[in-house]
Amino acid sequence: MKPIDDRNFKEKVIEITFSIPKGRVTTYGTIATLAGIPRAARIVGGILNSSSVRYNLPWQRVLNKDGYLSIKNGLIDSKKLQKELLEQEGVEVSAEYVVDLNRFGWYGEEKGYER
DNA sequence: CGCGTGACTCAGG
DNA sequence: TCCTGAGCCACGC
Repeated sequence: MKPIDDRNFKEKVIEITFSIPKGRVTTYGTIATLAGIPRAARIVGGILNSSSVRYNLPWQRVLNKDGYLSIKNGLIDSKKLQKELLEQEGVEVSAEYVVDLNRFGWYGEEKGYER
């Protein structure tokens, strides 16, 4: 397997985010794990926060571990937008902004990461 | 170049 | 069962 460089963590996160299949979602923790730092879920959030727009990432497919859209909706209507985007892809989002990870969760299997 | 902060997670009370 | 605290470390100012 490929060695993990902290320097490339951001790059990994971006790559993985792009790798999320349409109609599926994943969690910050999963991305962090796939990127090589299991407990860097927060960092993933920070990266998406600053890079999602820049790199045009499908950040809407990234949720917290409970399947909840933990994005801050204070600055913009991101949460609402995220719900809309996910529904367009066929992902069911409840009125409480929660996705059933049991059905839509993706953990990098099809990508060959497998932890 | 140093410090504060966070779109998270887990463990303990 | 719900709430609180601490750990994680890259990014931005």
